[in-house]
Amino acid sequence: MKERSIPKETIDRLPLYLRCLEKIIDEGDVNISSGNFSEKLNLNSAQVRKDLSYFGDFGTRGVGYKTETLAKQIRSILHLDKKWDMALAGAGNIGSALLTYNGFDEGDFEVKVAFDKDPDLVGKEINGVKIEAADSMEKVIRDENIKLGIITVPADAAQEVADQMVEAGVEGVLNFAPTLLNLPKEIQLAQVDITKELEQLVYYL
Amino acid sequence: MKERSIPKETIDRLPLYLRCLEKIIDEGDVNISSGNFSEKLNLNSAQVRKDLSYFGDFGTRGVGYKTETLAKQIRSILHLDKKWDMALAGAGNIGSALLTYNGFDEGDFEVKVAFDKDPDLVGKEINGVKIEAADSMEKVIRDENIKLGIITVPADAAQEVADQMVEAGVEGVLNFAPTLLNLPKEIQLAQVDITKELEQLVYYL
DNA sequence: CAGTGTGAAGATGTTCACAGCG
DNA sequence: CGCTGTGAACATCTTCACACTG
Repeated sequence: MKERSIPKETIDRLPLYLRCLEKIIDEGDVNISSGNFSEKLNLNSAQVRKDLSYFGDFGTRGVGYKTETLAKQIRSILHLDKKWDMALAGAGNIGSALLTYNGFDEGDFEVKVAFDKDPDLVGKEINGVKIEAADSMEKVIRDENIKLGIITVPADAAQEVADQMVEAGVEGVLNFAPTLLNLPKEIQLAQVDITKELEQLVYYL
Repeated sequence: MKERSIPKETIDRLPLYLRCLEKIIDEGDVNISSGNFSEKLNLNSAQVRKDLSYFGDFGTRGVGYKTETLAKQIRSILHLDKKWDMALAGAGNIGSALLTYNGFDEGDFEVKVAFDKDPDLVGKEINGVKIEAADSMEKVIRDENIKLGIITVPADAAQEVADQMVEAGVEGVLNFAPTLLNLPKEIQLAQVDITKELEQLVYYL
């Protein structure tokens, strides 16, 4: 059943390794050791080695990892060797902030089209992304063959929107609405829950 | 050292229990069982019971948990029985989206003041929150006795802003910048990392 | 007798410690 | 000699299973 029993946590850390590597590469370093990584990311160096070794023997004993090569490997593992088109539902506060957010412009992810049910928003453009009518969503997603959906609608609409996205062929959903979505298990779900983060945070204060 | 060795994961789930409870209360139910919770939240019922039992014996055998009472208990455990004022640094895309976001208006959290170093933004108001000059941040946070900071500045400025916040007396930081912040260990940190979420998500596709 | 609370077993993740290679 | 890769020990979290009680 499992791909190869790679801990979820390892996958969690890969993006951090990648980000760290990209910085290091910018600084011109050719090699990086697990100890080096572990300092920058506040984790155990054995963890770094184990994480990386799940995917192959990338390192050279006595030396470390070649930064360029490792970055390429991690990008490939994470499926970042292609550009991902996304559809965004809900062009309200957070939705339009994401449309304006240029962190995506680095190339891996791009919001191709946005949807809203507010007629005043439909037809407008934000940061070059057209806002279309909510009821055209399924068709557009299908026609454009979009596989990633972002949900930034109010909580009470989130499940319905998610269902429509899945129906239209979306395989992964990033949900900002504070609701637990019920999706077919083959659909991947990531949740960003700001209130939850705050509530956890203050527990520890 | 540990408070009482309550799993982080348990704390992670408390906000979900709470949200679920509030829905149930709205629907008029007086009791809820662990099995009931487990269906709604997709987790094991023993987990629910164990999580709740870390904090006391809240349930009644044969019946379940009293919704109102349990909600109150959880709010108290999470320290949500007071209002938390927050300071927000960086009134750009995400920052202003958070200012406009009315999920906070439920009462537990409120952005009291925002800061930006762009002179064009300073002096403006977004959703009733004044934007002040970045260099007044330390003083204002200290004067207003604010204990929670939100960082929505670009990644390369995040560490500096975080340091200033800590210097000014902030005890918890919610960071939206895609950087690993280095903070004194007594300062609580929560991270919202949208790109990381997406990168993880597509790994599984 | 339905549903809690909880030891004990099981599963998952992390760290240690060291053999082995460049 | 330095650093990787990895079995084994350890730590943490989840699930099972059942005694117990309102």
